[in-house]
Amino acid sequence: MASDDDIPAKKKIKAKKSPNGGSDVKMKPAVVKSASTNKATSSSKKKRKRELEPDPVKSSSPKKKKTAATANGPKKELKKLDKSERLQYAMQSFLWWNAKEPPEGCQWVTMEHSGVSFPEPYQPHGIKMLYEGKPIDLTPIQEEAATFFAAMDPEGMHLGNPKTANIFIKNFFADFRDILGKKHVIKDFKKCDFEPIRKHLNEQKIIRKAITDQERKANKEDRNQAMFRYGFAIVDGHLEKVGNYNMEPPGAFRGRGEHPKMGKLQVSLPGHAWGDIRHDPRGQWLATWKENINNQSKYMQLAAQSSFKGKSDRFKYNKAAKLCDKIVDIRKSYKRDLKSKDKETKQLATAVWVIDRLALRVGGEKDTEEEADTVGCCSLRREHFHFDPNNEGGDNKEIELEFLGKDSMLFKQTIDFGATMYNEENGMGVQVYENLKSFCSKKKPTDEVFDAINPTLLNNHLKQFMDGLSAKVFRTYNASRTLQEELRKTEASNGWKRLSAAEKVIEYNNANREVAILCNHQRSVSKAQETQLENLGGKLETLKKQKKTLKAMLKAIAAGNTDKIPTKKHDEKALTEKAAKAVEKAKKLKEKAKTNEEKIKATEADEEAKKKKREITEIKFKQAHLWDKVPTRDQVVKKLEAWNNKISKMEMDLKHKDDNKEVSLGTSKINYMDPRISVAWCKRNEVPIEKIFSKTLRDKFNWAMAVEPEWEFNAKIAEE
DNA sequence: AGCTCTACTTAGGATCCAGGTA
DNA sequence: TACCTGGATCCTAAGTAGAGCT
Repeated sequence: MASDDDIPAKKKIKAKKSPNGGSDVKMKPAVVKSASTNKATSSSKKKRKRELEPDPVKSSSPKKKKTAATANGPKKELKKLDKSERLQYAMQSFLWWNAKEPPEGCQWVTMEHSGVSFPEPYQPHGIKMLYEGKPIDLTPIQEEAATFFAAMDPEGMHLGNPKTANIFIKNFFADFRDILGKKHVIKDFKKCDFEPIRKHLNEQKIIRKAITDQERKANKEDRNQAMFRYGFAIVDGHLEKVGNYNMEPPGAFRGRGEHPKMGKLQVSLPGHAWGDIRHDPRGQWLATWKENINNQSKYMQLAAQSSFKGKSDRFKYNKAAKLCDKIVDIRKSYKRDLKSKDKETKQLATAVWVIDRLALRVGGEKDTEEEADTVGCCSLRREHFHFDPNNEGGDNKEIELEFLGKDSMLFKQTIDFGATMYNEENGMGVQVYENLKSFCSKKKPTDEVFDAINPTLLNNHLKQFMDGLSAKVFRTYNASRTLQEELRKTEASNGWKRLSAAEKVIEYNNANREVAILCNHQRSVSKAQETQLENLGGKLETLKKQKKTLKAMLKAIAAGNTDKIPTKKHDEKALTEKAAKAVEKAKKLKEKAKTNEEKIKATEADEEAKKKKREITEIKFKQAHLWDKVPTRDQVVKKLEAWNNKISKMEMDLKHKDDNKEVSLGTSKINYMDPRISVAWCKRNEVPIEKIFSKTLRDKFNWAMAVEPEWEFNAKIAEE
C-alpha cells in the first residue's frame, strides 16, 4: 500500500541532476499542504528492493571503486560482502581531509537523498480507559493521546516526582481536553484511569519479548531496508551516512527538569506535509521542520561519521589548540582587569576567570515561562552563591556554588578561592572572591550577579584575543589539556612500562574521569543500578562472614574438633536439576506459543523459572565455602586463600562502581577531548585503539587516526 | 542595541545488543 | 551455554553562537 505513494514522494524529494550538474535539491518538509505518505517499514519488501538507490558503490565514480577495491583486498573479496559492508567500504574510501574543498562559503555543491522516513500511522487498539470507573469510548485520535499518557512510567523522571508530575499532568490534561472537546464527559483528571491501556501496553511489551529468532531477523531486515533507502546521501559524488532519518513520532513532550511545558502533546508534522525544496549549499541540513510546542527548528543532518561533522570537529579542536598559545595573553589580561574600576570590565574579567577555571558554560538568557530555570556563568543569581557555607568565619574564602545547569544537572561545589590551586602563579583566586562578593552585595536573591554583561558582550570581548574565540572553546581547550596532562603524568610514573594494556586502559579512564568531573558530566543512578550495588555489598558481607567461618574451621581442625565443622545443608545437585527442568518447560511453552495469551503465559513462566534459578544460585553462593564432608586442613587453607582474593577483587569492583556511578565518561570523549591525544597515546603505549574508541567513535574520528605517537595538543597543530 | 531566528553542538536517558563469564 | 551486564546506539532535548532584523 505504501509503495505506490513512495514513488511520487521520492521523485519529489530526490534531486535531479541538471545537465550542468548544478542544481541539486534540499528539501524542507512540513508547512505546506502537498501531502504525501511515505513509510519506512512495511511489508512491501520486494518492491522496495527495486526502488533502492542504484547501488551506491556502483554509482560512485569508477576511480573510487578502484580505490575501495584495492584498499580492502581484491575484487573477489568484495563480492562476498553484504550490502551494509559494501556501503561501509564505499563511505570509508572517501578521505575528505585529502579531498578538494567545496567553494568558499559552501559546504557542498550537489546533494541527493531520500528525505525523512515517517513512522507508521497510529493503529487504534480499542482498549478503553476508565472514567469514574466506567469504560469510555474514544475516537482514534483521542485514544492515541490517552495512550501517550498511559505509556509514561509512573515511577519515571516525569511522573515519579510529585513536582514534575503536577506540571506534566496539568499540561497533558489541558491538551487532552482540547482533543476531547468541551462537551466530553471527561472533565476531571482525578477520575481518569489509564490503567487498562497501561496494562495493554505492558502486555504488548511481553509479547514482543517472546518473538522467535526468525521474527527478530525479519524485523532487523525491515530496519535494514529502511536504512538502505533513507540512511544514505550522495554529497558531491560521495556516499555519506544520514543521521536522524526517522521523523520524530508524536507524543507527550518530555522536557527535562522542571520544564513548564512537559506533558503537552507534541506533533512534528501534521499530515506528513512537505514544504518546499530548497537548494542552499551554505548549510549542512538535509531537511528541517518546526516542532509545535517550543516552536523550535529541528533538522535532519548527516551522521557523526560524515565529512561535514568531521570537518567541523577538526576545526573545533584546532581552534581550541590555538588557545594553548593565546591563553597566556588572555589570562594576563583578565588578571589585570579583575581590579578595574570600570564595572563592566571588572565583571567581564571575573566571568572569563570563572569560565576558564571552573569550566562553566556561558549561560544565555532564558524565559522561565517557556523553559526550565537553568543557568550558566552570565545568568548566575545571588541565590546560587553561599558564602562561607560551613560558617568557619575569619578570612574564609569559600563559596558554595549551587545551581541547575544544562539539562537541569545540579552543579554543587564549594570553591575555596583561597586555595593554592587558584592562587599559585598569580592565579588571583582571592581577588576573584572579593569581586564576586562585591557583585553580590546589596542584591536580591533573584538578581543576576553579572548584571553588567551578557554572553554577546563576553564573546565579542574574547574575539579581540583570537579569531572565532567564544566561551565554549574554553571547555574544549581545558578538557583536552587536562586529558593530555593526566595521561602524561601516568606515563611518567614508576613501572608504567610494565603495565598491561588493560591496566593502561584503566589509567586512561581515570584521566577521562578527571575531564568528566571538570565538565560536570553526570548521570543519574537508576534504581536497577542502586539495587545492584546493594546486592554486591551484601555479597561482600557474606564473603567476609564465610572467611571468618573458614578461619574457625582451621582452628577446629588444629584442635581436633572436627565434629564442630559445618557442612553443606542443601543438596545442590537436586536444586539445580529442578531449576533446569522449569527453564526447559518455559522454553517449550515459548516455542509453542501462537496466540498473545500463550505468549504472555510463556514469558511469565520463563521469568518465573529464571527467578527460581537465581534463588538457587543464591543458596549455592551462601554455602559455597563449605564441603559435603569434613574437609582436610589443606582444602581449607586453599579455600581461604581463594576467598581472600575474591574479597579484594569484589572490594575493588565495588569501589570502582561507586566512584563511577554518577560520572558520565562518554560525553567528554565524544565532544570535548581531542581524539588525536587519545590516538597518539594508544600508539605510544601499544594499546589497541579499540580499547578506547568504539567502532562508531573510530568512524567519527577517522580524520584523527593517522597522527604520530608523539603528536601533541598545542598551538602548532592548528597551522595545518 | 537589543531582540528573534536559524543552525549547529552538546547532553542524558532509554533501549538495544554483544561479548565476557559463571 | 545461557545469562547478565555494561557498553553502544538511538532519541531528541537543551545548550551556544552568530546572523539578521527592527
